[in-house]
Amino acid sequence: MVCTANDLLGWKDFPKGLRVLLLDEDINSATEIGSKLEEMDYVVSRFCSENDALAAISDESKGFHVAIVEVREHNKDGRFKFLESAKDLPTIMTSDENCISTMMKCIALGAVEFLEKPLSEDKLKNIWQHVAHKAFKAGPKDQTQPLKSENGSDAASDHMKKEDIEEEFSENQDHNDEAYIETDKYPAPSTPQLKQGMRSVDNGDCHDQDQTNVSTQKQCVDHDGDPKFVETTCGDLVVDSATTITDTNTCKSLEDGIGQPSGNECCPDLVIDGKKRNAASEHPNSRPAKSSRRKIKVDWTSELHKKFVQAVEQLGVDQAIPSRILELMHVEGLTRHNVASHLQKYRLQRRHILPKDGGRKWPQTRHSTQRNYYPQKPIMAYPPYHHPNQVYPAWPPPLPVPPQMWGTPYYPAWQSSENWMWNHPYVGAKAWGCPTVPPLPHTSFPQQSPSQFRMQSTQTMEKNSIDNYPGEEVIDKVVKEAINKPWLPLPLGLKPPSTESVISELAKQGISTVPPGTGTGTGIINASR
DNA sequence: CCCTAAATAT
DNA sequence: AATATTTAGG
Repeated sequence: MVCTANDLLGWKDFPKGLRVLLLDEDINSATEIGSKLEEMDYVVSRFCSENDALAAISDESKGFHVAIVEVREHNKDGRFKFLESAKDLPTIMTSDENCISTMMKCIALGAVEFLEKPLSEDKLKNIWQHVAHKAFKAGPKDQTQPLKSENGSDAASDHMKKEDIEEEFSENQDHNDEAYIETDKYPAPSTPQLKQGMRSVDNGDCHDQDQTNVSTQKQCVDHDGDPKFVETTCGDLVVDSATTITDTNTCKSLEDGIGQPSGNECCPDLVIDGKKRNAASEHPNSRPAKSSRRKIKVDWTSELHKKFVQAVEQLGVDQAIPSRILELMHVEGLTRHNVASHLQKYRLQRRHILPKDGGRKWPQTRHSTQRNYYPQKPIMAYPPYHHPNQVYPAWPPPLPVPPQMWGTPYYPAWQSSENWMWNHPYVGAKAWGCPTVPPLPHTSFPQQSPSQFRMQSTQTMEKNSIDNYPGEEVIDKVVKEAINKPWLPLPLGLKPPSTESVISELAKQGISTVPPGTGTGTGIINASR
């Protein structure tokens, strides 16, 4: 749609309520961008597929003011088509590929701007300028409006809306802006659409408006009602049972400092999966929006959870605190609260799962800095229950599947199995509360590399029967060996400390530089924020 | 900040 | 019903 100068003049709180069409195949990026936009009170409609987007813009009722469209080598043709079809819609192209010719062509086809990803809030904040620009160019009169008329008639829907609006209204009062005196929170430029597109930020982008595309196809459960969930995003990808993690693109493999080969002997396959499941919107810095609404729910996918667990283990369960975990996770958008909350649940689970401290104590190993949130002394120990066919229940509680199913992903059916790499009997880290250590050595573990258990050959093993934990001497021995032969993998499932932790530790000790060649070639990872 | 527990929200 | 976020209190 095209705004006119008059529209803008009558638009209180402009650019709040600006309706943005977001077309991005990358679910992560779409989520991120969408969240940011929403934080600034823009109304976002997300699309993953061109066709959906095209259908949407042809539906006048949507009344988009501006579009943000991702373009990449493989989809550029479609995107060009989009540009041609959306002449009236100020369209901003974006990409993480830097192809000048593509950019050029986009501009030639009428794109108003080309922004390189990632799109910062600053970049996004000002997209309204294109709307204004167009409006002023269009002049004061509102000729342009081909305004939808098809459904503009229903007075019924009018009432419905009203309800919504009132709800919003009351909500607003709670949170902020007494400015919004009346229900016309976001007086949209042109009346007719007003009813249609008039969605509050809170109610999110989709809801009733996206009906056409998204919800129609996949009866995604509460789709229309839940635009906020991270993965609800696009109609194409999101397929209930399919999995939420449809890993569309791979653009972001950055920020994987953690993916270290470290202690991942248990799950080699997904070690590197750089997939960053970015979650919510939260942006600590610059938050113009008062975030009234409840925070967007973080979807703790296996990926995310894996990072979480890795971080926790890296820190050591006893030292794992939200802020540190957050740092190690390197997940943009995730907040300390998110982590804290997750941690809380995680601990709770562990508590349930390993409730038997059974009077067993670990006096000597207990460090003063340790906390005792954990019922069990972990590190060197083998799990009390190690039978491959019944280890600890996984956190996401097992589905009602037959016992033989153990080892298959126990995640809610809608999660694809590849996401939960609990396919290994000892995938401790992946399961809630499961120890990182594999069961006894003599139990066979096909996937396991022989070198992983060099300790097994030593006397350590004998001592470690089902519920025998290594004695102090053994521990000493292990530690000594680890120190003397740093090139060997750490025994008993231990992991080397993270680069960050080492560096920060060194820093604490006044050592700020590390001589080259000492590392494993990993290189320094960017510091936390 | 951190931790829990309990209340809410989705 | 399960899982996340908020809130409140220490």
